[in-house]
Amino acid sequence: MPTFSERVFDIVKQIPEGKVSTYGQIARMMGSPRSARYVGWALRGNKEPVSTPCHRVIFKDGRICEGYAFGGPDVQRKLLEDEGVAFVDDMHVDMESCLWAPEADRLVPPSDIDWKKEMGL
DNA sequence: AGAATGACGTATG
DNA sequence: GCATACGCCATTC
Repeated sequence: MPTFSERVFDIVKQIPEGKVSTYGQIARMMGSPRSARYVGWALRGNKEPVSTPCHRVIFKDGRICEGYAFGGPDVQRKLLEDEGVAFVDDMHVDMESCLWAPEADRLVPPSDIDWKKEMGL
């Protein structure tokens, strides 16, 4: 039975070239809107290399993880550029145009705590 | 089995 | 508006 990480990889592998996704979004696709951290954690301990283009997974701010990329910060940026991803800055991806927003991305209230309060509190 | 940790995100001070 | 705190859920020690 696949683990949490496996599920993360499965989603990341679905990201088409020239598109990027954020940890938070992937987390939402897994049904855990608040587990964005663990998406990154999963990639960190990736059990399946190459198949998992971690360079397409970025922060919600559009920034890439410099010190944790497979090769290096410049490599990651160049890779994304090569795939057609636009950059608004040397370290920020143009999410407006390159953000991978599949239908699976179900919209959840930005204020998850508010949602939590509505639910049980 | 319990504690610690971990590529984020959001709220609050 | 920037800095800090906390919460998330699963994995590992």
